[in-house]
Amino acid sequence: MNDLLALDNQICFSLYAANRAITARYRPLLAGLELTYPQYLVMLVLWERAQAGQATRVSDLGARLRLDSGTLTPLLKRLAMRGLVRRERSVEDERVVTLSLTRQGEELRELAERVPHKLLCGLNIAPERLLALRNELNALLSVIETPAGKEPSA
Amino acid sequence: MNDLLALDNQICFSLYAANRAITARYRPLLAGLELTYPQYLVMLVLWERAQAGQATRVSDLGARLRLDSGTLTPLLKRLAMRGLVRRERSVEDERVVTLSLTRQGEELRELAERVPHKLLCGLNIAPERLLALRNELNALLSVIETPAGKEPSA
DNA sequence: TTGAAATAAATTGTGCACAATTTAAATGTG
DNA sequence: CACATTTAAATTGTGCACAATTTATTTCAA
Repeated sequence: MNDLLALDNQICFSLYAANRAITARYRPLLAGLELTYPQYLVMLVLWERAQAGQATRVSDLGARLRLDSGTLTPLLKRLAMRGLVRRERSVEDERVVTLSLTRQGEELRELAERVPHKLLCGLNIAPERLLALRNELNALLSVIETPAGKEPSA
Repeated sequence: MNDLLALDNQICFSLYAANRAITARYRPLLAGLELTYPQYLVMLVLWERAQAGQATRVSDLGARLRLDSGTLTPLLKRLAMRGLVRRERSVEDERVVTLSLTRQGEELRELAERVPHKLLCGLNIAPERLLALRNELNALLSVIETPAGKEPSA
């Protein structure tokens, strides 16, 4: 029987295992920055937006990373406690919390710059292949996130 | 600058986001079985091995799913509490815990059989494309898990 | 055979994810 | 204005992941 239920036939398991394996590869590199992997992703967004001169609210982070305040609030508190990030209630709208980088948070970027290269070096896989995989994953992601019934805008 | 640090350029983020998005798609389907996604993966292995007449130890599960006892022990206790799984100390080697399915655990398989098909239907993506993606992910996984310096056996 | 080393699970502690609820502020409507 | 609705973040509670340690058992060697 062409067993749909077999572990090996489930795309889900490949994704699950590959994601954890990649994360495990990042871990020792990020240990040097004293960042967890999700913290690293948050910092990436903050660095990117700061460079573009954009202010960042908790909900902006959430939209970019697909995470809610239940995940982000405690994570951001930890980053703030470490002195990397400032969390301030917006003056125009008291519901909003605005995030900004401290000097220390900005400076950490320089260390972080070396992480992607180090990761690639340790991976022994053709970069084009990774790029292709990334594109496929992004395509899958956009299909998943498109509400059912929606055709791709022609 | 060809910014290696940009979120969009990080394979890691695509994997992270795609994995969570797929998991989120499984969640409502698995809710009918009252299983979480990792519990579902554990049951897949147990069903598979039971069918092959193989006994399963906690460490077998761990090797297959790349999870350690810190994750598996509490998860298995929950499955046992629900009456799906039996956990028994092996008689030959008291260090080992052997897992087996209860009648109820075996029966749950029938409900689970429908999950993969339902998932695919809701996904609106060509199955061949998913297959190709799965193969790429498995290749990536095996590269990551191959200790550095090892050439693929020629 | 006794004690050291190895092995299998369990335990402890931290940090995500995510559902569900709560709190507080802003917006919209009669 | 008053009050229902919406919105943004925080809070609460559950269940993974995973590092580090512990406990119990087995194996191996002197």
